[in-house]
Amino acid sequence: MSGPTVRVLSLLELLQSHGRLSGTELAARLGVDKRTVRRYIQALEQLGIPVTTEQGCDGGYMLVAGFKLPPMMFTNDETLALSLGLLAAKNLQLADTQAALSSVQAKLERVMPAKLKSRARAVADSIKLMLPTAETGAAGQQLGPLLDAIEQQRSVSIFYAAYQQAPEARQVDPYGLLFRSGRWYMSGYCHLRKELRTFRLDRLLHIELLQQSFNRPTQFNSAEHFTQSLYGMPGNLDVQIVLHTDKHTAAQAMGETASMLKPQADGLLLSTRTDSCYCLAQWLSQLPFDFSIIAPTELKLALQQHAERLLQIARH
Amino acid sequence: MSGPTVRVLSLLELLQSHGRLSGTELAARLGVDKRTVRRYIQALEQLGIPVTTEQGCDGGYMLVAGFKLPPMMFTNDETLALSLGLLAAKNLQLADTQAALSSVQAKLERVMPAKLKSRARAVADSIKLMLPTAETGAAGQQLGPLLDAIEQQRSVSIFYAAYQQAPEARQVDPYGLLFRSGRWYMSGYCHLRKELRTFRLDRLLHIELLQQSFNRPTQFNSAEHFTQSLYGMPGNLDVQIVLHTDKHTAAQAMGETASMLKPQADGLLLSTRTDSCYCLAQWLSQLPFDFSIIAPTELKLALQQHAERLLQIARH
DNA sequence: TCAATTAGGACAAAATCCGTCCTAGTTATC
DNA sequence: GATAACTAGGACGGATTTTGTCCTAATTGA
Repeated sequence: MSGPTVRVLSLLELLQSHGRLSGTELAARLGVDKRTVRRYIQALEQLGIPVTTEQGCDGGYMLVAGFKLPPMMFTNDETLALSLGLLAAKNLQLADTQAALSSVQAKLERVMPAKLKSRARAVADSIKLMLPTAETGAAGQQLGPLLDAIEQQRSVSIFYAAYQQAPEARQVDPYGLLFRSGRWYMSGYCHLRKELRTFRLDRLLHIELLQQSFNRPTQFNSAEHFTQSLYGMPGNLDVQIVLHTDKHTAAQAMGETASMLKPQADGLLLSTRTDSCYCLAQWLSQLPFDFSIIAPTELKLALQQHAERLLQIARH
Repeated sequence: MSGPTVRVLSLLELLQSHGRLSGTELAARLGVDKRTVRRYIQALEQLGIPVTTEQGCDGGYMLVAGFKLPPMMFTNDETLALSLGLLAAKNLQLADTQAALSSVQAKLERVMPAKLKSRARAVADSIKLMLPTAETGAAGQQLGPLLDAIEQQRSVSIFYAAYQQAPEARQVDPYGLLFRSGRWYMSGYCHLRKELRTFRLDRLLHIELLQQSFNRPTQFNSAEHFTQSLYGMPGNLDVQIVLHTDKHTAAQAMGETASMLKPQADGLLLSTRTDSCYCLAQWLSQLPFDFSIIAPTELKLALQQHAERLLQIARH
């Protein structure tokens, strides 16, 4: 009758029966060190059991009084929306562990009335979403720490391996995260380059939270963030293309990136950067409208090659 | 989420939320070996927690009813997953009303401790998902009724306007719903055509739940559903293309539709239907691998035209 | 009989747990 | 203000536990 599991559960029982106990007291009762009590409390928190702590002279630990998920009444629409959201997250593989999603679903279903529960089940069982899936990899792991940094407005030190380059240490003030066609990006102020930059999370070898905090520009939100993200994408070649179409069509074809398009006399100017002209050419080739490549010449060549390849296939 | 202590209690929670689970299932969910699950079960029994086990072919573990853990909250990971899900739903415009999503979020935040609440906020504020958005329109409205029909296994009577054709009344047994590149589809058994068919929800003019019920084929799930959905897409022209690549690359480029690709000597055979060769040609032109068009000839022409247009642009 | 499940022994490698020693915050009281 | 009593949590190393793998046995339904 020993082992940490037993003692953690005992701690839970102690907190349940006595309303409130100090760390020293708990340590004595469990026969372990105070330090270990703190570790047990952490374990309970990790399990999702809400323990409140009071600091200071007369501090101590207690279970959140009478807390429970009230038989939450979701409406039909809300259940649908919620279930669709979870389904989407699962399909996109947004969270690093599918386990977390299943467990959220189970917990929510537990507090739903039977009627809604069956509806939630119906959504999960009969709806299929075809979405671009995230690449599996380490990127998801880093979401948590980065989110912490953003939340607390603290700088991070990262090791970043840019395209075909050796990893380099940088200090970055993380402003926001972006998910785009299967990949996660972080955008923020790069202390090395002294400007707003965007980093691919899967090229991020190491993250470390620094003590140093920063102030996020107040007007840094969605639109701005967004445009800058694409401008600031690591890439070697500056690209300029004029799209001969209207904003609406362009936005639809490109996935709502219309904010970075500058209207011109003969269309919309798209300025960006790229690493690979060939990839970009492939992407351009599926646009349902005309466009003109202003720069670079390499892109024209890449597009020409691609088109010639397509011609061969068509004539085969 | 690490350490045996936490995992043993997680097992407890799993048993509490799902009524009954097999050892294999538990092992998978906890990310440990089956043997270890047995050890955990033993640990729980030693703790005085009554776990009933059923041996034999369809055996499994259950928690004796009445055992209650203190109210659970979401863990950090779960909050992240949940928030990402809601964000994804919002971005995809999956639900017809954004109002439902906001209200779900508000309700959930209300029962979260401050720590988790701020994390949920951070997700909502600082993360941006770039996803293909659903076309706004009536399609979302019909999701609810159709889901009801699927849940209750009742046939529906629909008015469907196929591509460039007059609306026609059909009776359909709805099996499942599919969301793909911005559009909703319903697949099910069409009483008119006497086969599995897929319908675009935005071409659905009217839905009426019928009293008549049906039995969904038992093995109708994901994969099958899926393949059939694409085969059965309304379209006039049969298309056959051989993709010269491996399954993995194909799946990535096409968005996990690999299940409908048949391996052949020189690649993967893609059979489908289309209404518009030109659209298909545009889509084909961005594939990062070679392919051969077997049929129809119109598609070859369309691809040729498209390639010539691209050449002009490249030489400009 | 077969397939799928639970039950549990043995063992070596791997991971953990835990006390000890720190320093840093927080808060009520003197 | 200073102080005392508390929580918060990093680092470390040795003792301990845990865990995967490989076994064999029992149970049960088809």
